[in-house]
Amino acid sequence: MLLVRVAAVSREVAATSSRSRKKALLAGLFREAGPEDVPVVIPYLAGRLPQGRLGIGWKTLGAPVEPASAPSLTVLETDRELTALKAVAGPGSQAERLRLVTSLMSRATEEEQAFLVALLTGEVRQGALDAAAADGLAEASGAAPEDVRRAVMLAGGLAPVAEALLADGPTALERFRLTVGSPVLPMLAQSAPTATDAVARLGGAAAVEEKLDGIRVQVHRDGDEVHVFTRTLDEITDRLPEVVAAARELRGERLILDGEVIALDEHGRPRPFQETAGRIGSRTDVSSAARAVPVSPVFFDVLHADGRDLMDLPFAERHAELARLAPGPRRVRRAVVRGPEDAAAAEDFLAATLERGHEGVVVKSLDTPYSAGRRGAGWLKVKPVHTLDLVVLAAEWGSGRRAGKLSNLHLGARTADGGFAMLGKTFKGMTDELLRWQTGRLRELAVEEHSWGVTVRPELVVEIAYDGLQRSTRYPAGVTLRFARVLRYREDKSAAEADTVRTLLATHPGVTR
DNA sequence: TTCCGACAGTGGGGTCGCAAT
DNA sequence: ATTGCGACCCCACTATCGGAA
Repeated sequence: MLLVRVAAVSREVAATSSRSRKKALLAGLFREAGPEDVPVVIPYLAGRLPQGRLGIGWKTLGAPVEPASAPSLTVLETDRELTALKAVAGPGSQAERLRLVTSLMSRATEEEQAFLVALLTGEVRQGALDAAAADGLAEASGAAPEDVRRAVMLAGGLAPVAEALLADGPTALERFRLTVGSPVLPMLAQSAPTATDAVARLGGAAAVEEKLDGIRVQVHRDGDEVHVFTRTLDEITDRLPEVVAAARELRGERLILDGEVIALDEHGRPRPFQETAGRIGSRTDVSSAARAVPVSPVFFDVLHADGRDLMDLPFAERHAELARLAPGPRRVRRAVVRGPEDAAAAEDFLAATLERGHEGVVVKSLDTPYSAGRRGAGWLKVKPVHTLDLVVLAAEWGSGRRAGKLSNLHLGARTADGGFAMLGKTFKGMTDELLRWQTGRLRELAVEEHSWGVTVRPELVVEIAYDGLQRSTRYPAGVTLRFARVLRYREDKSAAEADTVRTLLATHPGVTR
């Protein structure tokens, strides 16, 4: 199959807003692909590379390359070139990689180049990724969409499922089972504003569990063999000897557990997220990193135990099994409430959890199965929200559907000398209407135009929600906001009434030390 | 007919490893 | 030794389609 077919279908998928049409287009190309093309075409149309990330971004791609006048590249040739590119490492590798990517681009037409750039940078924005590709695959193969999705979730990706389906038809899906050692996509949580709201939404009995601010892990144990995977199913076993040791202590030989890894201080209080993340990111000298920042696994779910698959059981039953397998300190703290009438108990538990220094709680229905790969309505996270009134210092032009709109705001707090210190940026929380309005308003306030956006007179006050303060080497106050988002503009306030760096630091003692 | 679940898009900061400077 | 880039951790929020109610 020629690459131009894939590029053309991607363009057509992007051009329609109808999901059923996107699905039909993807299915059409899957039918067209030969068995040897499938392992490449499937990930390409889901916006992924079969090789994973190649270490190539916008900067490496560099200057435009003169495109070929006629399409000739096949999907398989492209895949071979990219495999070769991935293998290049060591001194001089940057130049060699640029040479290889330039050579590939020179063989691609304009349309193919655009698709390749999107693929390499991970920005195939066609309004259809994994879920749409799975549905398209189901349509092309005659399998039930829910069966395909389940197989994809169990296989941890689309490619093996596509190959099996096209080789052996829908009955091949039965081969995809939960397997110790093979990661499955983790279940994710939705958000709720308060514990009371969360308990009310679930309606019935619920577990209120502490939410630890660390790294999500899925731990597989088969006897002495242990594997640890991240939320995106990358294997990080080698970086986490403490987790391997802890898994071997559990009271079960063949297990799949879901949990969080977090660095705790000598009093058992959580260390800042940045320290946990830095520790788990350290790959080159794990033993000294582990001495400096030891981490602990804390589990909250179990998917498999000694030959029994538990994912489809109600959470109450899975947790009973977890309690049998893991001792108290290896499990998240929790409280069980009977229902909405017990909301006060849920709020009390949240308050106590925050008092212990943790991030918040996850309120979980006791009835729901483990919805792997889904953001299930059975898990609701609740975290306290802080707010500030900050001043817009500048704004950046948006991209994609925000092209032509001033989108990303630079946010400042007042300083003692009467100026402003930038605390970070945000593009979140804006409706289309608000984007329109702020684009006009900020252009009125503009004092300088740049290629990236505008700097403005510091007059506009915006109310910002954020999750907390963290240390920063990038911003002048030495701190930045975590997960800042816009709540509303405060046209009733002048910049002189905005919050100050001083009061911000006082609100979060211990961040700067 | 209206409602709502699920997805995709739009980017944020930090930290690490690696190659280039 | 320092710098720049890319990968990958954490993530919030809105718009939209299409099936459910």
